[in-house]
Amino acid sequence: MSNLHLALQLLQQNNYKLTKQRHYLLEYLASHEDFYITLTQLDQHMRTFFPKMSHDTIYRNVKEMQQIGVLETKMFQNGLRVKFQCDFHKQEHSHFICQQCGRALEIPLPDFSKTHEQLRNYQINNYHVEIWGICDLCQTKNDSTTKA
Amino acid sequence: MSNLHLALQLLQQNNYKLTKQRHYLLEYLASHEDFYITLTQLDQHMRTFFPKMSHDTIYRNVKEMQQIGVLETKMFQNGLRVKFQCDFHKQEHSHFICQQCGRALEIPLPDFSKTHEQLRNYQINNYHVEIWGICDLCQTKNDSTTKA
DNA sequence: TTCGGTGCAAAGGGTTTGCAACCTG
DNA sequence: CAGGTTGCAAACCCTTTGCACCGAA
Repeated sequence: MSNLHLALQLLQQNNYKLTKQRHYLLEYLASHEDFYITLTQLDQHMRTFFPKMSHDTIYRNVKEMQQIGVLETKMFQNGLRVKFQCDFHKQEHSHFICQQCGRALEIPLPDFSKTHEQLRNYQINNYHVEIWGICDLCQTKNDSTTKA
Repeated sequence: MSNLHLALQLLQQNNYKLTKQRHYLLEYLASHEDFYITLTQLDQHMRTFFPKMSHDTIYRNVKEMQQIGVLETKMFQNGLRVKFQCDFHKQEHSHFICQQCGRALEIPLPDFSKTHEQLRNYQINNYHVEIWGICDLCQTKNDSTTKA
């Protein structure tokens, strides 16, 4: 069963109607599940392919679908981004984000044991970890173009 | 020599004029050096105390003073925030942010050695780590009020 | 005196709202 | 058929811009 299928099920379980618009949104995001994209990019993309789709449908649905865990939103250094939520039960994770192509890879949390010692009297609720750089694909791409 | 004083010196060294408005801004931020506040909050605060100060003076100066390292801006999960830069030569660090009072503590980065192994073929440029929770002060505050 | 800095007002851009029409279940 | 959902357009908010005036050096 595909991730998209699971997402649609989850919508139904939460009494969301399966409208064309929601289908389009999820299909697009599910087919780019490695990428966090900005709402503006998503908006522009959807409205290019479905010109009658309105801004608010896109913004509203992102917000709603994020609440039931179908989508994931995160504030990056350059603004809020959305991504299809592949693993519906995962909570905290860290990301490597490629500054060139925008790809976001999920990586395990770093070792916070020393941090915990330091924050002994603090209640920790969650983590947000971003590592920014250039991914393997972009590096080989860059190498081949500079050598040419 | 106070941090505020150092900041003013740094302005002069960079050929910035020491205007009233810049004084006000720095005084306020320096007196709250533990807190990252949003531009909107800063704007509202400044304009409450100095009604004739314009939005753009505030926004422009934050941007300029951040470039010379007097202020520090960071995009957190809940938006862009500013803070007085206490240590002018500081390196990267993580932040513990109190969800109740907004206080931001700087703590060393966690141990990324395992992460580095996994990202062997990736070029790492920088880290951004946020830990969210309740700080010690707020916890004791909460304890005393619930017990009362 | 000079030119960087400021205030004003208006524009800009992304996001949200109110409401009638629409369509899923 | 009913109520959730959508599209439209306008409102909204935060941020930026252009320009004449002000004031620090």
